[in-house]
Amino acid sequence: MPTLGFHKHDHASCISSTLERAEAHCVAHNLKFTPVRKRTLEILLAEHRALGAYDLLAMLSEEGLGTAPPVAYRALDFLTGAGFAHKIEGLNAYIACAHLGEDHAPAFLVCTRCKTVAEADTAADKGRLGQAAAATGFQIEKTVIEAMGICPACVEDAPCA
Amino acid sequence: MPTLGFHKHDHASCISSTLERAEAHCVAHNLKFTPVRKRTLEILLAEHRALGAYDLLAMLSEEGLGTAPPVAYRALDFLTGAGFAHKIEGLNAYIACAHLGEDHAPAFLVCTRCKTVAEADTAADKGRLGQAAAATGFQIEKTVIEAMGICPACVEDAPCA
DNA sequence: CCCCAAATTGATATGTTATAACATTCAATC
DNA sequence: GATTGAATGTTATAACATATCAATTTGGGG
Repeated sequence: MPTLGFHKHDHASCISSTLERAEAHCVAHNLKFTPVRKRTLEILLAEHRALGAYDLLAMLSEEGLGTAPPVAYRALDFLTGAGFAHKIEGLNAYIACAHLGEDHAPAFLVCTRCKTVAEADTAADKGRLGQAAAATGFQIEKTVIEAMGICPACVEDAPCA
Repeated sequence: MPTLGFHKHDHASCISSTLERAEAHCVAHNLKFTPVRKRTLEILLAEHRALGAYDLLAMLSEEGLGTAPPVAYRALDFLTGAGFAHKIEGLNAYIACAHLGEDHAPAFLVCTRCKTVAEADTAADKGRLGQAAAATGFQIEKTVIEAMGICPACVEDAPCA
């Protein structure tokens, strides 16, 4: 079951294999996977949690990849447009896609304490909203499905919460 | 079926009856339904679409109810806390609750063109995210379920979109 | 009635997130 | 090697949200 992300995994290989798939996708679709874009995705993959645009910008600027907000927002626009990353609306933050390449309607379990995010692939969720939409003639362009809460690790750290 | 909001209804009576229910809820729970809070809810009910905090603030300040951002945000905090309004995360905007009094996990169909919002009451959506959460020990505190798209009226106005 | 404590409001300032606008550079194509 | 479209650099500002502290109101006990 590949839907959740709150368990351990081989992180280094998950990063490199995702980057490879992203690279391949760009070649196939004639997209330019420039240094800033690639590095931004790498950072998101390495952090494995939601990062704010300005957090990212700080890291990018430490590496000499640009200092002004548009640098980060442009990279994030590209990544989200290509499906390599998602925005977590409930946090105003961004995360690498965990199902890169699969056309999907993502759903997230978001830990508000540590900002770890698990991405579930729930076509059925879209289906239910889709039913309601179809009943009224509403045309869905994008779905935002997020559960905010406390992840297992944080629950253990502070059970009293 | 009361789940959707893209059809006509008796708007004046929907406003007044909702306000009455809100009033009753405040009495029952010892909450203070002060002028700013009440007026803010009235405005949200009358507009019947998502409004930004600063849009609201502009209206409130025209009526002498305060000029600084905290005025609007405090009123919105109260209303969302009491369950009288919801935040649409995908728009950074706020809307009156369409199911006031019922304990519910709201889901929204949001028109990105006219900002009209239909609120569906979908316990089942929460159930699906809930399954995923239960499987990993994630404790859900709040769900964000939003479909962004084009409402029937806007589709007719500009079918070419 | 007065005082206290708690909640609300008023006001200023600031923090955070995001985009507009325009100049410049780069890379592919012809 | 000129054209052109995409990407980047840069400045400024728009849009969204909160911290802080003082002033006021409100309700309950002495």
